[in-house]
Amino acid sequence: MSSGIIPLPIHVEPETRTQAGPTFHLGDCRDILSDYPNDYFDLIITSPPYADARKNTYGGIHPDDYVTWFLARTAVFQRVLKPNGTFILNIKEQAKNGERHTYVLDLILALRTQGWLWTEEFIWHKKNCHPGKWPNRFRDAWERCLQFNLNRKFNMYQDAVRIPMGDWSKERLKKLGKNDVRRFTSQVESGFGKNIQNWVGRDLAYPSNVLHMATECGNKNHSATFPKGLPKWFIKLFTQEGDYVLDPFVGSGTSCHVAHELNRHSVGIDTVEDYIKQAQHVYD
Amino acid sequence: MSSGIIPLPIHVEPETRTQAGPTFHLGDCRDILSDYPNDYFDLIITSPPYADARKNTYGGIHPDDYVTWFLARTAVFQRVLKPNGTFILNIKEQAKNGERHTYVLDLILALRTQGWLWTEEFIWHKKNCHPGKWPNRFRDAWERCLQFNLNRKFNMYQDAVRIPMGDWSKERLKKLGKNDVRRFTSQVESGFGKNIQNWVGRDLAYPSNVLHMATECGNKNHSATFPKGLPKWFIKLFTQEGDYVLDPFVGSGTSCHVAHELNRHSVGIDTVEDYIKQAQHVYD
DNA sequence: AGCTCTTATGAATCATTGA
DNA sequence: GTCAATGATTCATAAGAGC
Repeated sequence: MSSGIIPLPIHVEPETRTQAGPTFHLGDCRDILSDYPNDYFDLIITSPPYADARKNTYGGIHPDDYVTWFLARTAVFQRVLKPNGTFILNIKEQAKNGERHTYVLDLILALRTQGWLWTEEFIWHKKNCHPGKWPNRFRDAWERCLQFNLNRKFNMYQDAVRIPMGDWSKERLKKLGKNDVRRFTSQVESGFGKNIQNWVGRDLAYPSNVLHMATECGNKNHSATFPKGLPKWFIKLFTQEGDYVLDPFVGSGTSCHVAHELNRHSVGIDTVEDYIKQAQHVYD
Repeated sequence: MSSGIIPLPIHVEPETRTQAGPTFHLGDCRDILSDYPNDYFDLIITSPPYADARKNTYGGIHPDDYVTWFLARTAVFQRVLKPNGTFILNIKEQAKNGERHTYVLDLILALRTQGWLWTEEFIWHKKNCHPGKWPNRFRDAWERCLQFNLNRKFNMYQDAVRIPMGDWSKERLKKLGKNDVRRFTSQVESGFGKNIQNWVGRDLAYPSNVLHMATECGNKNHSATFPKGLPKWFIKLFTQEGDYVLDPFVGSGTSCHVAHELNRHSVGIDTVEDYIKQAQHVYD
């Protein structure tokens, strides 16, 4: 797992670190992370505020300024991420004036210039996407989950996300009710079944780079959460128990909550006080 | 449908045009299309040769040269595509040396500079993608289907691609749930009311921008075939009967065969004689 | 156990208005 | 005229409850 003693962040009290829950910080991740040592995190996973022309809103960074704004933060991520760690970025460009924005494409290219390797692009297929109907466009049912690394060798625990498949599972399905079969099937397709543990050890297959997940936002106060299953999958794939996970735009805290459930240490940062209070409140 | 008389391409014999089948040309689409008039096609759909560092193979264009190579052709596409037409580009960057290539991102940006609007990015989810296992990567189960347009107003026939609704909806329409009624009646408050008028008598649903289609290994001679369902979907969505479809990198001819089945005129071009012979052979 | 019914819920998009 | 803010308009699915 971890190799040697990991120094504690300077400003974090020891009793905070020995608490059961994640560590939450209020502030800009650039500033907060300056107190963290090099090579500290095994995984950085985040769904940052998307570019938005509207001012005075959370995430109101103009598309034209977005790359510059973002790279100032990813420069710090490079320092605190372990050499064998992974950075997962969940993002999707909106349509504006009939066209898709290009700032995400610009961002990928800029991150490579900054030194990141663009290892993979996972697709999150949102099975229950936002309603709507337009003459020139169907509903947007997917988002990008971009994987970046610092080295070509990185930690990946593929066995942790295997899914049941094959003849054996068919036998098993015979014993289940019709409703259960339908739900199980969707679990198999998605790779995010709740009760995957029950099938561990028998005829497991590896998933692909398309993730089928319904959106389920447990928290109505924060509009921008991803469903628990999404960070869960990546945390299992790229970390082991006892590892360190960072979400620098943690919002309502989903990724840290999940990391905690999976026995990973985690740090969540956000500039909005309400989110941090609310995320922390679970552990008070 | 078509408005007025469409001039015939100069070098195409009249009997060719009155034949039942598509028109196939051997050669570089830049050259072949020079004989076609402006504003001729309603849809250009193609799966071009992907960038490949290997020389002397079909599609062996080096990634560094790909954008320049491609833009020389899309400049011609702009001329022969109708103002209200659509250009669908099926493409996916490979992984090389542990990273995804970026030439597709570069291409999207370059096409916008050339004057195309990047209207949408559809995801083709390949349900049965190639098996395989790598230590740092899962199976690649998706490809991009990039939609480009010349104008913000373009032809789109959404009803042509509606799909059957799930079973759950049939009974539901008989007796709408309490929640449906409540949200409908309080549309202004909730912002998510259902327009019940749109539901009554409907058993078809509109798709999203994620397409689920299995790959077919119909033709082993051509490596870059897409399954029939993919061009079929886009041809139905963006053209009507009697319209004109172009595939400038037609390969084994799939998109033209499908266009023909759907009573659209079609033109297929390829630089490889074997492909053209084979595509044409069906109609001899 | 299996079926039906009910409820919950989502980072949207575009036309219009106003600065 | 361009740009930014506001408002109106949109489905489809998963999962739970109840019989």
